[in-house]
Amino acid sequence: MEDPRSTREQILDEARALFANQGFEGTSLNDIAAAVGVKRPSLLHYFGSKDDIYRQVLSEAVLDWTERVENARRVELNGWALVDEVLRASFDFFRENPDIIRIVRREALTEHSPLGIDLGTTLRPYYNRATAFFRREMEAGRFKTQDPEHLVLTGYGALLTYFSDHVMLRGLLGTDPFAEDRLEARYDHLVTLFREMLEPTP
Amino acid sequence: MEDPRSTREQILDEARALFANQGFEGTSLNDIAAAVGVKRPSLLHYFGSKDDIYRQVLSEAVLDWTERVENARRVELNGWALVDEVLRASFDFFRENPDIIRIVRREALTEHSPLGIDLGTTLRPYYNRATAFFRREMEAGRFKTQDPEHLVLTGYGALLTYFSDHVMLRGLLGTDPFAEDRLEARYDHLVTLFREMLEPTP
DNA sequence: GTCTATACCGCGATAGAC
DNA sequence: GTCTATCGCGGTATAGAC
Repeated sequence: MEDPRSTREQILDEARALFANQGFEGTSLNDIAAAVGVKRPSLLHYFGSKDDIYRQVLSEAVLDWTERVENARRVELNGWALVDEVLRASFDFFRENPDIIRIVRREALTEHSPLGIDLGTTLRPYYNRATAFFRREMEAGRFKTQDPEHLVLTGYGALLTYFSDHVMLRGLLGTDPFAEDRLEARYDHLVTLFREMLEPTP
Repeated sequence: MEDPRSTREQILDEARALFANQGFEGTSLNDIAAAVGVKRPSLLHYFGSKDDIYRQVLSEAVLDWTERVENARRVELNGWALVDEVLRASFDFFRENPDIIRIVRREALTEHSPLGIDLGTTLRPYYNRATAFFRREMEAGRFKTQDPEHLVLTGYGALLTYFSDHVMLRGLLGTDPFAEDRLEARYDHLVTLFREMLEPTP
């Protein structure tokens, strides 16, 4: 009957789910406390404030994601294999962490995040490395020439949107977009997308 | 010195901008009133409640968008021309109404919108018509065979994301993603995307 | 480590003067 | 049509008992 997670972990877990679905302003400490099953003031024993909880959730999320991508990149692979590896790693991370995706998306929408996390600047090194990779492969003739920056942005949008907008997608498709076969079809499509954009036609 | 817009219009305009940037919960009537230059109770002379203002903004937005797409579709065109026309119409509408895009995106993220607008169900007829169109063209051999549903979703994500996430993109790119030449490059890329996915290779 | 009690503020909304 | 004044609610945060 006991939850093996510490209270602190439970708070972060429930807060993550609520922030994802209702946003920061739409989530009250009461909501989080009720989800955990404790009284509201107890939350503030573990964290200094609501902002504090949010920052913790977000930085943890960004850390998990970058770590995953770094691991995928460590493997020394040629052009196609690297694309496959990073795409697979990202896709798997997204499907395992749908809440994080929606939190990040909300951050991307807001002009001046009251919490002072500049997502664009944080992700910029990864973006630059990705575009540099595609540019290099294109110049070497292993990939067809496309605009590498827009290619990365399109991949980002095509991947992120499927997971972030799944609430709307369920209404749009009439079925659960996170069903196993649906997810596989989505992944196959993304692979096809990059193949069609990049595979040289002899 | 006089603003030609009626107070009512001004309220809707300012509310739209604020809802886009801060979300519904993140925007107070005080914020809107200050932006318009009136006192808070004056807002409620024109609208019954904050919910009322939001609903007005959103339904107006959806109406504008569907009207634009319908106009583009009215032209009787063959496969490629229709794709070009709808893509162009959507792109132009998005660039002219970046606030609406972010409001819609926020709706797509939220499980139970407190305002009872089910975006997925609303857009479903358009989605079905789009996938049916691609399927027909593919079966007729005018387009290469792809998964028509995922193709539409990818187009939706690639198009919407560039406009909805422009705050983050500015940080990511280091320049203004809405600069004229940037927008043109984005549009060209989207055309290329559909060409590469659909153009039959003889 | 978790609770009760409480302080304090900003919010949406209403009533009524002008 | 716009204002001032005010209400009541729910929010975050703090202090202190157990």
